[in-house]
Amino acid sequence: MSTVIDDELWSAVGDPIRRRMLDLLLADGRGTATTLSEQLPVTRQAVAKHLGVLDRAGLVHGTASGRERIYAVDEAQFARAVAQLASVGAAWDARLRRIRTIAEAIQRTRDARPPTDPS
Amino acid sequence: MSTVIDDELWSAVGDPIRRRMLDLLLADGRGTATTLSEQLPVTRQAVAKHLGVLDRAGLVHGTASGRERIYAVDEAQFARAVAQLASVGAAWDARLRRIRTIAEAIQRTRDARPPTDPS
DNA sequence: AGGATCAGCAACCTTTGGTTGCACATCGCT
DNA sequence: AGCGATGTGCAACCAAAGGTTGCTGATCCT
Repeated sequence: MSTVIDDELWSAVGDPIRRRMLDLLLADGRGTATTLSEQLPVTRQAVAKHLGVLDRAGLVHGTASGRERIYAVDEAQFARAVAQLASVGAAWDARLRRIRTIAEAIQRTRDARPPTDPS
Repeated sequence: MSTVIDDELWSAVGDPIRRRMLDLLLADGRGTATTLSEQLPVTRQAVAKHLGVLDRAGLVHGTASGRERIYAVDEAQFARAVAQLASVGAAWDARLRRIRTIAEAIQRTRDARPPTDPS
């Protein structure tokens, strides 16, 4: 159920700095490596590398404008990404629920049949 | 909204091998480093390290049994984790929806007021 | 007892996230 | 036009994480 494409997405979103970057870009609409780094605990260059990762994952898109490069969230791609993450979460949730159902069934069986006490 | 605890969770779940390990453990109920490595493209030692990460994150729990160490998903913790992931996803989703609403409002404004054509 | 199997180090390599330092382009102001 | 200020990109370097091989030690099984 998990594809190779998912891997790039999860690893992009798995980094705490990159998650905060996405939050900032969503809140402000856009940002540059410099403006983002001012609101983050890492240097401008680190942010630039992260922007590269997010760009390659398709989550953001950068546009050159004069001497600065402005990044913004690619809404369509990001929406697709959120949906994929949600679907994995839903799959796990379903799996958990199934396990619990089985556990309850076993419990009921155990209740119906008294324990084999070695007497 | 994102806490330090979340960071450990996301990075634990951000690794593709660790996600597949969780899938396998959920499917089979339990597993050892050896049995898991047989179903994964990495060595037993790599799997052991990943199990350590998942253990420290509280997602799985290992029990010594004879010469083998059996791991299983900690259902309660894992359920909590899935819920946290879902809540972040929901927050992003809400943010996206709000942005789209604003975009539509601007679009309506633009429709109502004809473009300022430089004639 | 003794071979087979499983886990746990330890050393080493590569990739990734992070830093500093520097060179280059663009903006803005006199 | 000239020049400092600002923003970017590239390279070298460092530390941590993911991965490997090799070995040792414990347990199982016949």
